[in-house]
Amino acid sequence: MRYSKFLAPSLRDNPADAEVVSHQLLLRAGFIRRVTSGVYDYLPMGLRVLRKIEAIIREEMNRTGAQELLMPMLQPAELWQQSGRWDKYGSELLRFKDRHAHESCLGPTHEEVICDLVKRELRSYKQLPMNLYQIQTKFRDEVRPRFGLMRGREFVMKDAYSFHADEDSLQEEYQTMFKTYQRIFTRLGLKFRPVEADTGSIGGSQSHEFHVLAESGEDLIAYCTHCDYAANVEKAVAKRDISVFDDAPSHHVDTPNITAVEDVATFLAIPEEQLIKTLLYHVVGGEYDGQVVAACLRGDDALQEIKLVRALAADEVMLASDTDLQAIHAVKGFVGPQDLTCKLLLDESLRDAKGMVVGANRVDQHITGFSVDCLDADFVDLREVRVNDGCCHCDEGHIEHARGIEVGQVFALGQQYTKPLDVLFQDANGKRAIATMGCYGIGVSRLIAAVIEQCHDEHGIVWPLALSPFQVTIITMGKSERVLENSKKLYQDLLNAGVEVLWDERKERPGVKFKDAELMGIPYHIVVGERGLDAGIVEIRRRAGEKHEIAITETVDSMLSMLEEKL
RNA sequence: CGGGGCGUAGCGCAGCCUGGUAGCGCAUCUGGUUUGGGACCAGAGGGUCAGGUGUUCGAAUCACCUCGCCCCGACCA
Repeated sequence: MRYSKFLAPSLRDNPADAEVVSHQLLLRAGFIRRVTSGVYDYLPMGLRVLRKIEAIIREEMNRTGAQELLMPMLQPAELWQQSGRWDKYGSELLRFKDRHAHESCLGPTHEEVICDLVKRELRSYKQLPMNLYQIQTKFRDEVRPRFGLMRGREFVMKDAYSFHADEDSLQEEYQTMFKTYQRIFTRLGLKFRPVEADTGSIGGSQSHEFHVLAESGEDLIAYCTHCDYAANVEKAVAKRDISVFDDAPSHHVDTPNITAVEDVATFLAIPEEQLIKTLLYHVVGGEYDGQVVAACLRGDDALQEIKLVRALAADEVMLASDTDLQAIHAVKGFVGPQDLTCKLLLDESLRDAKGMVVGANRVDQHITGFSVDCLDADFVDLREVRVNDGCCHCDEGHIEHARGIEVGQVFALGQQYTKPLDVLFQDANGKRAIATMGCYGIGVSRLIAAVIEQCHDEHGIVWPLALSPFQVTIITMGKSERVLENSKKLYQDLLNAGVEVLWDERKERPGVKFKDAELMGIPYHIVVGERGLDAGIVEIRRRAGEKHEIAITETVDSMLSMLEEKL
C-alpha cells in the first residue's frame, strides 16, 4: 500500500474525550473513528488488525475441530421468551418491532439462536460432541459505553457453543477450550491470567474469565501470592478467622447519633471487626422477589453484591429504601439482625460469632455482647475478599489484587438453555435425552484495545508482529529520482515476496514520517535515503528496538529472515 | 438513573463573568525556500458558535428547554 492514498489520518493532539491510552492511540493513529456513543468505524488500518486477530482465533478454533458458521444479528422475541431471558435480560437487550409489529431484538449473544438451529438438526448422540462458533458483530445497549473499543455497544465477538451427550464430554471440551484460549492469548503476545468467574446472566455451573492484566482494566482480580488461585472479586473466596470476643452478657448501650461502623467502633473503643453490620436489600426475581432481606458482615468487611444475588437465586438486589426499612421494623442507622421480620443471611465469617456489637433496631442504641447463635439465619459467603486475606487453596499464600480487562470467558452451561429450548437427541440406549451445553466467548474488538494497553510507549503503539496492520514500512527520505526508484523497487520486491508493506512515499519531511510510523506501531521500518544509497545500504529499524544497516541488494532476504525469526 | 464537566473550523483551545456580529495553534489548499526526527515565509479556503425558545435595538456571551459527548458512581458474558 502506498501511504499517500491510504486512509490513515493521524492526529497530532489527543482528542479531548479519550481517556485511556488505547482509545487515544487508536484515534490518533487513525485506526478508528467514533460514529456515536460506543459505536465506531474501523478505518483500513483498524480493520487490518481486527482481521489478524480473527485469523489467529479461527486457526486455533479450527484446530480443535470447531466449525465456523454465521448467525443473524436480528433475532425474534419468541426464542428469548422460550429461554426466559426476554424478561430477564434487561435494557441491555435492544428490542424493537419490525414493520409487521413483530417483536425483535439485536443479538447480544446467541445461545437462543444456536439452540434453535441445533435442535432442528440434532438427532443422534453420534453427532455429538459438536462445537459451532462464529465471529460476528454483537449489540449490547450498555449503560455506559467507555474507553473506545474497550466497552462499546456494538463490538465484534467470537462466540462458540458446544453440545454434548453428557457432562463428562462437556468437561472435556471445557478443558480444550480453556487451553485453546491460553494458546490464542499467548499468540497475541498478551500477559493474561485465567480466573474463576461468576456465571452472571449467562448462567451455568462453572466459568472462567481470561483477563489481560492492565491498570486501566475495569475488573478487579484477586489472586494468591503462592498458588495458582485467581478469581474475579465477584467470586473470590478467602480465609477469615472466626469472630469470637469475650462472651460478656448482652446489653443495650446508648450510641447517640452514631451510625457509621467506624464511629461506633471509636465511640465504644472496640475494633471494627467486633461489629456486625446489617445491610438491607430489596430483592428482584427468584424466591424472595419483592421482599427485603438482611445481609450481615463483620464491620471491617464489604459486601459483594453478586454473591448475595447468587445466594438468593435472585436477578438483582438493590439497597432497601426507607419504606422497605419501616416494613420490617428496622431503624435507619441502627439496624441489627435481632427481631428483623425478614430473611436473614450472615457471612460465613460470623459463624459462632460471640461478643459482637450490633444495631439495636432502636434509635441511638446498639447491643453489645451479641451472639449469633440466637438468630435464625443462613450462613453463606457474602464478603468481598481483601488484600492480605489468607488463601483457601494453599496455606502459604495471601490474597493480592490486580486489575484486568476481560477478553474471554468460558462457561459450562449444562442444560440451562437446552432444556427450555428443547435441544433433544436420541442417546445410545435409544432414549430421548437433553443435550448438555457449553459456551465460549472472546471479545475480538476489545482485544485490539487490550493489546495496545500492554503494547505501547511514549511514541505510540508497539504492535506484536502477528497483529500489526503492516509488517514493514518503507520510509523514503527526500524526493530525488534515486531514492524514489530504489524505494519503489524495494516496495515491489517485498510485495512479490509476500510481505505486507506500507510505502511512505509522501512528500513529507523525514520527522513527520518517523513520527507516523512509530505512532501506528509498525514493527519494521526500512529507511531509504541518499546518505545510505551512497554507501549502497538501507537501514532497517525495529520499532522500539535496534537498527541494522543492510546492503540494498540484500534487503529483501534480510527482511524475510527477520520476519521469520519473530514468527 | 444519581453526581460532575463539556459542546466555538478536521484536531487542540481562547473569547462568555462585564452583550456590539468570531479568534489562536496545528491540519488543509496555492506559491516559494527547505529536506536524516512533527520546517520556514507569503497568501487562501473553511464556522447556521450543538439545537430551540425567550430577554434585548443587538446574543457565542444572559435565562429556560432539548439534544449530544466525557468522567465518577450504579449497572454489566
